Amino acid sequence: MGQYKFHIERLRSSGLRPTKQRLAICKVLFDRKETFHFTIDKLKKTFEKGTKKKISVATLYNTVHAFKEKGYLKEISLKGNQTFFDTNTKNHHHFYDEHMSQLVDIDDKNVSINYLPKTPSGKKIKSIEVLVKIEDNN
Amino acid sequence: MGQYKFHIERLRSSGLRPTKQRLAICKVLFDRKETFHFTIDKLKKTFEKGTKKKISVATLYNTVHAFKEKGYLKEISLKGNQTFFDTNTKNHHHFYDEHMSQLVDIDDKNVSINYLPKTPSGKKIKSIEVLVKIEDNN
DNA sequence: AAAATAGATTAGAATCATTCTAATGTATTG
DNA sequence: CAATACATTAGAATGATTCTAATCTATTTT
Repeated sequence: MGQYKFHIERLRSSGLRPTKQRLAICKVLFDRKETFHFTIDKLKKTFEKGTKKKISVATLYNTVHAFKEKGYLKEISLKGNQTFFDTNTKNHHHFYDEHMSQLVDIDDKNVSINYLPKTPSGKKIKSIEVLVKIEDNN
Repeated sequence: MGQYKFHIERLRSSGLRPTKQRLAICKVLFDRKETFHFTIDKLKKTFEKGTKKKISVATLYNTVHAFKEKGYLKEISLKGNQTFFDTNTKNHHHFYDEHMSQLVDIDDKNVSINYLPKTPSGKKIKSIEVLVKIEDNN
């Protein structure tokens, strides 16, 4: 092991200690080309399969939430009983196939909303998320 | 009791038996002027407070899901560990104050989306949901 | 119209997702 | 190189949701 440089740096610079659990999780989440959409359960299964040393689910929760606080991950608004996270932290939207529990990113630039009613008084807009639910043709 | 006519009719016409549990739930959910946004827990508390005869949480789940299947309720796509339901079943969108767990409907007519990327191949659009997250000013 | 059968409904118990907290680890200070 | 303070981990507790055996209701049979 030695190619964790980037992850170690990033963790340190945001005040998180680069423990072996966190580095293992970083590797799974961020060392990939494509955006990764996952649930804690999916992440857990990855560790179970890989015969990687056991990590407690509680640690997966702690770490994923810490990464979210630090802005490495985004939580996605979906119904259902599993919380989804996304390694794409830019403003963006999603296609979602409920049947497949499959998410596809939509770039922010590819969506435009040209009318919205006025925001309730005393409040301001924090973010706008568009979810396009899709299903099989015919 | 005698003004359950409408609920009894509707339940019967969609193949659900008008049991006393279901009628009590209908009363809470539908006998009101405004759209009602709720979680199972909120519904449960309503029954606890009202000293209404006890209904098992499992029955609240069964009933709410049955009502959703029949189109009396809509499930709302939100993150968080409680599932929200809405008595407004028309196509519409939401303002959501995460801090307050407070939802406000936005009429479909008041939102327009004028560009979206092409749908993934083999799939078609089922619905489009816009969630506008809001927070306190300043 | 009572008994038998089939199917729907209810709700306690089981399961699964998430959070809490006591135990452990790591950095810092004297 | 202890001692202290704080961060991290993970088993246990909690809370949300689902499962399924028991109960209820409608329908059929006699």
